[in-house]
Amino acid sequence: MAPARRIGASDSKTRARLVDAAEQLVLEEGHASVTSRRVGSRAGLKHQLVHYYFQSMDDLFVEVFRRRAEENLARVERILAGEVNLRTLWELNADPGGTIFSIEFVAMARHHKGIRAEVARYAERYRAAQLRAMASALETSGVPARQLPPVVALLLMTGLSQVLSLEEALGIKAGHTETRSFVTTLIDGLEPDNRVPGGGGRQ
Amino acid sequence: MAPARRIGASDSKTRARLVDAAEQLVLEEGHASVTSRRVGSRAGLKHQLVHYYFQSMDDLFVEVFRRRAEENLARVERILAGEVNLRTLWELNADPGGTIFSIEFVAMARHHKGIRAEVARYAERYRAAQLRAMASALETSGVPARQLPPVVALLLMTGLSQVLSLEEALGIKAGHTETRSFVTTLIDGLEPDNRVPGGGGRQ
DNA sequence: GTCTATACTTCGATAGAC
DNA sequence: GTCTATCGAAGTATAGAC
Repeated sequence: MAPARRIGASDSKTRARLVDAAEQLVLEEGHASVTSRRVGSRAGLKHQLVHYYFQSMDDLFVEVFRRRAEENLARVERILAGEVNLRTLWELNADPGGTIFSIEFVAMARHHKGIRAEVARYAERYRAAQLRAMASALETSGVPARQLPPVVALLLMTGLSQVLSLEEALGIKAGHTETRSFVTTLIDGLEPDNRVPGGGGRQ
Repeated sequence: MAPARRIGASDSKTRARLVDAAEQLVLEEGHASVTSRRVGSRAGLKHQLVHYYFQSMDDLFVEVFRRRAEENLARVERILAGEVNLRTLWELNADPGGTIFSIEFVAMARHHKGIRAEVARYAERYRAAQLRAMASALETSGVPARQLPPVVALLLMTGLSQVLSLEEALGIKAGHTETRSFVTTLIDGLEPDNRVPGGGGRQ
């Protein structure tokens, strides 16, 4: 066994600052230009501290992903615990920061086993949470599962939402307005009112 | 004016080998690990030749993208010039290599102006080519544009196709079989036969 | 058109003092 | 926990001989 170098505690405040800095850099400049030196500099710390708190840059990236994934999952589950309808589901995927994050980490996932495992695990959990909501929303709207299985509806919605965000990030916008209003109209037809008439007290 | 360094002819065979090598590396290892040294080595050439044929690495990437984009556009237009139906359109987007290419260059496009312009231009042309085909296919199948505008159908199809390929590349497969067979069944319902009864001769 | 040689920068990571 | 110092590897790019 090699002596192994020292690694700082995972609840360190400095460590969290490094993760913050790395997250910002991934969003602003892309994962390819996130280096230990730039992370340190952005955090106002020496770059060697990155190596004190993380065995490797990969470990840092995993931490960046995991932290944000958990936060987002908590957010989604909190929202879906309340009113569950198609409108909410559609609006849920509109976060542009999420799109960029997804672009970066999916690209990384191809070549970093640790990242790939983390991304896959997150995607499955996110999908499962939405699936329950989608099944319930479709049932409420009177769309039978035989006509449109909830998984299919979810993948359609996810795909559409992603392609729109992604293209908008690149400045492509042909057909977007028409498509967004088509979806909105469709949902309005199925859910004439946002509120369940005599429904849940929440909020 | 600086004397500017010499740049090789764009019809050089050596140059093409470098572009080949770069393309392979992007596909296999991702754009972040494509360096002039690795490109040279993969092509069996000195790495300095990369700088002889390209002003910068960015220029090389632009060339890789452009070449493949033109090839694919030609392929798509050739296919869509023949039979135009929903089945063909759906199968068109099933190329997994295309998905990986898209992941890599979309990620690059965020930070390289040259790449972004190229990607946007390509996406618009690709969209336009498919849109004509989609409008025609929907009309043939008796789906009125007021019920489902061709652009919307195209974005739905593109989004679904991309999300499926992308997730499969990461090993996520929940709901995929069900979704694919749903699409196939839907198309079969609209297009009972692959061939147009007395239709066009073009193979 | 291809070669050798090289300048200059930046990277990840480690050792050891404080 | 943070510092200074440093290693070795790899990157882009250029100059100039052949």
